[in-house]
Amino acid sequence: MVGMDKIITDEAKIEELLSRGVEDVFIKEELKKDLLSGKLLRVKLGVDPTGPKIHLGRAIQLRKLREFQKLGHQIIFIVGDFTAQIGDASDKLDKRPMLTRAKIDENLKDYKSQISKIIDVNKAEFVYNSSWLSKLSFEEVAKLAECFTVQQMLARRNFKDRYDSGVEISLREFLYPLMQGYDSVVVKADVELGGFDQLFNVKAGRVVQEFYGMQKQHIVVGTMLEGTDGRKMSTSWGNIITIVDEPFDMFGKLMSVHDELVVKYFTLCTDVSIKEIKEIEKSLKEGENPKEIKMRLATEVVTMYHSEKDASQAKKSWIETFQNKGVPDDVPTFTTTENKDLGDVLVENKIVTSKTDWRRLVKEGAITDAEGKTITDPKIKSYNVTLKIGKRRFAKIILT
RNA sequence: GCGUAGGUGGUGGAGUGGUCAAUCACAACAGACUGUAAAUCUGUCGCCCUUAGGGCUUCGAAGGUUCAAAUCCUUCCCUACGCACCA
Repeated sequence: MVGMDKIITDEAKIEELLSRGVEDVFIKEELKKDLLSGKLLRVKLGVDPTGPKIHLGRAIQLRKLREFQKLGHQIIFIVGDFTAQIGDASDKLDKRPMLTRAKIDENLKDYKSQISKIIDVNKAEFVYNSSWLSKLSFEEVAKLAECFTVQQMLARRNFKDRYDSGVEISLREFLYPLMQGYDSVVVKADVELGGFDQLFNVKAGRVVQEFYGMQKQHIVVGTMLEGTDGRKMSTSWGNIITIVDEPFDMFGKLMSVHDELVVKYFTLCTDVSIKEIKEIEKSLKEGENPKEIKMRLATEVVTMYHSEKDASQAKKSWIETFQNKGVPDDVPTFTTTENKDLGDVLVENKIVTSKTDWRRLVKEGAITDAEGKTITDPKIKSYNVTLKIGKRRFAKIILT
């Protein structure tokens, strides 16, 4: 089905493939040799649908996958719908709760359309690991379990930490690397991609493949991307940027990325050439205003996931809102009647959380109209007005 | 089953009869400032009422003691750890 595409063996491209945003490669020289040989490689990436949206951190691995695809290799995207239920321990210090099937299905809803923003799904193998993992017999699982010793499992950092500090580790969690490794056997992976947090799991693939008498896969371990605030990117920290964020949001979040992370974001999240990134880095060192650089970054990323038009619109709104402290063009609109309290209307529409919250905001002088006049009376009745609440919340009130 | 330690606001974690809507930190929100939604500083941060202020509902659940409980008692539920069981 593939094969008619020519495998690209351009050395410079391969070198970038194996270095840009890459933390480690096992075993680099061998993989490079394979890539240069023009042989078709099967490249696997597994993602557990633990959340409904793919964020920029995860997108890095997907982008790497796409690079392989562009060189003509066969890529395999595994939806870890089965493994998601088991829960990987990689980035958590606590036990991972098992996700319910319903939750996973919900997360899965438009996964394919999301990843198709990055890779060409038509040319990829797109598979669900439940289709083989759920069929394994206990006997087979027991056989698999033979690949590892308890000591090896406990060598894994977060298992060890938890073990040492007396935090529970479910036996179930030990099964996770086995399953991921088994995936590699099933799809006959020559290469597996994963983030640095997946190091243990992807390495497990090598062990399991060997156990099944297969050639061990190569591993490309990607760099982890910090969230906008410089800490680990995590949904619970609220510092993530998802690839389906609205243009304005996406743009704004990218503008709030810590200055020190700008170069990293360029390297991992955009297609801007390494050469150009070097120049950006240099100009930053020479005192260029990071804001301008971030504008470029934000524009690049929004263009990638939305469009050039969206990006320039988002930029315009952002400048209008934050730089000129004005009101953007598109503001959510609510209708009401004139005998209704303005505060009630905002609470009902969830613009503010409660009446207490509303009163507080009024007291703090956070509520202004489009002309910049501050509202000081919390029990003011509704009228035709465009409100600015704080810096970034807006609401247009229209009387019917 | 036995034993031990626990279950507090979005999170972590104080508080062990009144001064507790509950120290503090993080997150969040607002204001000032700025190159931004960054950083920093200041303030806010259960809900309801028109303010000083007042009212109401919260500390695993249900009862009880008391003028008064997150704090004491009883029962129950849940969690972790250790021991035992598995021989």
